Amino acid sequence: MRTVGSNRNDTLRAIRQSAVKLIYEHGYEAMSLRLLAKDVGIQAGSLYNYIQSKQSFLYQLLKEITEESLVELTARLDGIDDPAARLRAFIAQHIAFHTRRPKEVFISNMELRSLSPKHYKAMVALRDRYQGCLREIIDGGIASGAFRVDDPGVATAAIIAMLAGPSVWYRAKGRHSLESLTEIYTGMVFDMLGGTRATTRRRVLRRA
Amino acid sequence: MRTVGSNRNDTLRAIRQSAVKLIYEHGYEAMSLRLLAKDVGIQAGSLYNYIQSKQSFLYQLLKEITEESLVELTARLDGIDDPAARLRAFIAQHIAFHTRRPKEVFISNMELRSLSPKHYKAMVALRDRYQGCLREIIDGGIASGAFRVDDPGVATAAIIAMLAGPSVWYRAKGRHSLESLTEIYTGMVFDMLGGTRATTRRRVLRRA
DNA sequence: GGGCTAACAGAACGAACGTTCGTATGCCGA
DNA sequence: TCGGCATACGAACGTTCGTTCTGTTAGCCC
Repeated sequence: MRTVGSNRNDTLRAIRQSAVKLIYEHGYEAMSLRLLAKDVGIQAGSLYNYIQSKQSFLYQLLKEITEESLVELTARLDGIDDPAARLRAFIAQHIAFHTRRPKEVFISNMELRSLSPKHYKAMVALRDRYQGCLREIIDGGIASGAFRVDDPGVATAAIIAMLAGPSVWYRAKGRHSLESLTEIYTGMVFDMLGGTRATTRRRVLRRA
Repeated sequence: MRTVGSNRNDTLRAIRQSAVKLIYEHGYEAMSLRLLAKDVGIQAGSLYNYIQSKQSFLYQLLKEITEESLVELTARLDGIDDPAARLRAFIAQHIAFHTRRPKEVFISNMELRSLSPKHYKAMVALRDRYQGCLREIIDGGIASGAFRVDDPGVATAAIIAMLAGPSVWYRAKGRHSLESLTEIYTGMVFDMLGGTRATTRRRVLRRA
């Protein structure tokens, strides 16, 4: 039968939303389709009107999440040339996405292990494109003399890792607003990249 | 029955080792006891000579891992008073443990979700004790004028997060030795904490 | 308002799940 | 050499798994 008010787009969105929550809570392998269906409000068998298999569903989910973060990042960096300004934009975007979509970020990092080898490679390539944006910014800053680091690769990894932290513990009602948190992290990153913090607006303001 | 050469201590160690690997690969909920038993080389039912339940087994496993890291850290910091020296010791210890036991670290971070509320609280308390060590070092350095930060709490979280990175991608045969990697991270951390890098032995060597 | 299709219910499949239990065998002290 | 404890087997319990299939109803078009 067809239940009252049922609609393909709404159901699909509900499935994705519930899946993110349940994979976050139980892990992909341990998320049963019956639990997912119950959370959506349909029967388990009905999920197969929307997914081809549990396995391919995971890939589609992770792929869309990562692609969305990449699209947002690209849009935000567009038109900015100065390495320091690009870095500030990257930091703000990264923290914003990670605090806005913490569960999506979590499962994108954790459940790559559950993908087939082919899908795993595709996801790693996507992630590398994202991290490559930061790497290019750092390399650009080094070339222009704005940054100074021991090892650009390690610095890239370190910055990515530390900026991902707030996705775990940030709460909107917490001690810091998103803006002040971004400022604090921005200051630390610029310090890491060779003490160029003094040339930024922020340091000037603080010293005033 | 009793199989040839079977021994309680050896079997227990094998169970722990296999469990870490399988939880790392599949997640706790998705790791079946039959798969664990097969990896150890015994039957599923025989596991219950060593565990009380799958649930309590997870807690014991995570608890021992975290306690071990805490014991190692405490031993390494023992007798060191200077904040900068204590920080260097913390960084070296953290990176060393995280690269030596990457799977243990991974599951300790990821599978807290699968613990009962009581066990979850106990694990968070343990983790907070560990992170509290870094926090005290930073606070001590601020008090002595060695460090300068915008927010000690955020700085603590940022350092913990960025130092955990290598546990994911570090390979012993890779581009960096553990020592040089530790040096690079040490430099970045000291930069983050107010540009006191110039006062460290490392910076002096580099400038020479 | 009658037919068409999109959307879902619900039963069913064999396999696998955590856990219990009775039984059998290796090992060690006497 | 032999009794007893330590250690593991392997069958069994009821439940749940991913997936397929058939049937039935709601919403839309003419």
